[in-house]
Amino acid sequence: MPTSGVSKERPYNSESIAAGLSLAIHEHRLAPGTKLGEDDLSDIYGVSRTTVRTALQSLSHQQVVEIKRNRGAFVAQPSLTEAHEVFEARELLEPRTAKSAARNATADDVALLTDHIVQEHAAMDAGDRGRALYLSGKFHLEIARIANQKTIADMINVLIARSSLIIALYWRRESALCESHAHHALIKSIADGDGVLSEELMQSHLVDLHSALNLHDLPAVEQDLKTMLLGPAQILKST
Amino acid sequence: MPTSGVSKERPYNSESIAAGLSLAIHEHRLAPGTKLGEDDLSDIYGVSRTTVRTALQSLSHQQVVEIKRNRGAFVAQPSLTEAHEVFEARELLEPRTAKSAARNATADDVALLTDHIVQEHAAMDAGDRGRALYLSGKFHLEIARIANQKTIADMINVLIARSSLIIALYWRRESALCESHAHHALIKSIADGDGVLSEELMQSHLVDLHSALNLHDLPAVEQDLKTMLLGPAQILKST
DNA sequence: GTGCACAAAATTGTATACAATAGGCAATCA
DNA sequence: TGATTGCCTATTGTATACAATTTTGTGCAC
Repeated sequence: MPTSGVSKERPYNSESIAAGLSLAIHEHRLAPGTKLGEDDLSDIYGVSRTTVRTALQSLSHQQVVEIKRNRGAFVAQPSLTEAHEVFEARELLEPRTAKSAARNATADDVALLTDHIVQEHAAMDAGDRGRALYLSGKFHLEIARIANQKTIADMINVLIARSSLIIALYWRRESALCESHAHHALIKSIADGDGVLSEELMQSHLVDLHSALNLHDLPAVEQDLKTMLLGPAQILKST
Repeated sequence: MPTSGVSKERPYNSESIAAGLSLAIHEHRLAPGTKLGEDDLSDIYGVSRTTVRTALQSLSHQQVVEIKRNRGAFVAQPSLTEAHEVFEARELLEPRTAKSAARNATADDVALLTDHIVQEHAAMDAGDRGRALYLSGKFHLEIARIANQKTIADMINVLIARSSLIIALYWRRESALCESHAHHALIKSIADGDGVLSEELMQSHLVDLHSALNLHDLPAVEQDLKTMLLGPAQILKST
């Protein structure tokens, strides 16, 4: 019998486990670098290791989990380089997608986007920063869905998940509320069907996010220990 | 004992199996829709179903294999919509990536690209159309690598794999040699470090490929049967 | 006291056995 | 004759058992 199942008789499968882990990572309940032991997870969810492994492999393909051979699975820790790459990729994909979205959006779509913002504010007011961040990501994903580009939406989904990890590691700004304004402006331009403006707003929003990261002065956590302790100058001698 | 192992005592793992299947799909040795039974594959490679499953799941995340619950794995059959989406995504990603590549490329990089073309021609001369197609895809991937954008390169890699399936299903043009010229021109612009030209050439190359597909007059195989038999007008009545 | 080597424990990788589910086929009834 | 329903078979989904590998702890030699 499971020692500590999350829910008594709920039939968890690999998909729901992957979704649960993914959500926890999005919401910053699981920090980058956290070990995700197969035995631990199979106890928690009350399923076999096989099922857990399937879920972990799925997440590793989205690069939110890193599987090290014979070492196990860990919540990914994107490097500085990867952080830049992720936002550069988003800057290639999302502005043009926002443009398409503005040209496709129905009244229902706009209502849905607005609802996202409302929920995000509610989460923020409730002090649930993690959930607010998750909803903020969903907002971006929703735009790709409105643009009717499933393939691009899938890619953006992965990039958003990785962005959440990047934010956990490298976020600098204290107030995350600055985003709200950008999202509001985006909704308006989409509601107006102004594709060109939507594209511009999304572009500058992403640049804004990108520049709100500590991507220059902070060597993060996982830089080589040698570098952290001795400094770059010493390294040159030792090699 | 394995009834028909590909190689006598070779230790296949899930990665090499996934790579082998992926290559076979790239090279059009496996047609879209082909059933990939777990038992068959475990016999062929001489490993257990567990290992095969891992490989198939990996490929399904790249959307080159479709796993239907309790039905099994099949080589994916991208729909017309997906086909458009894949090329639209490539048109977002690759031109700007080519621009970066042109600004990063070393002499070695250019040599590598040239070598790709040489190999591609060799495969074509040997009548190995599938391999030529595979190498042609690798050429695009190499450009993303030169641009030093691993994240984008991964996404392009997936899109190229799906493109191969799309070409298998919807290719119209007889001579695929037209591509060679485009690739040659691209190499030259990259060697010259002309980012703007590289971006333009890549863009028009992709538009060219996109328009070389039978994406309009052919309703493919899998449109809803009802639509095919009754026509859209009848549908409105019946709902 | 330090460094290395060996051994034990823990964790993942792989194989096999069992359970569940979808599709096909035949029998039955209208 | 046609459709519908129930069973059957084939195939996948899940759990468990075993093997391999890495890590960590201990002891011995220097």
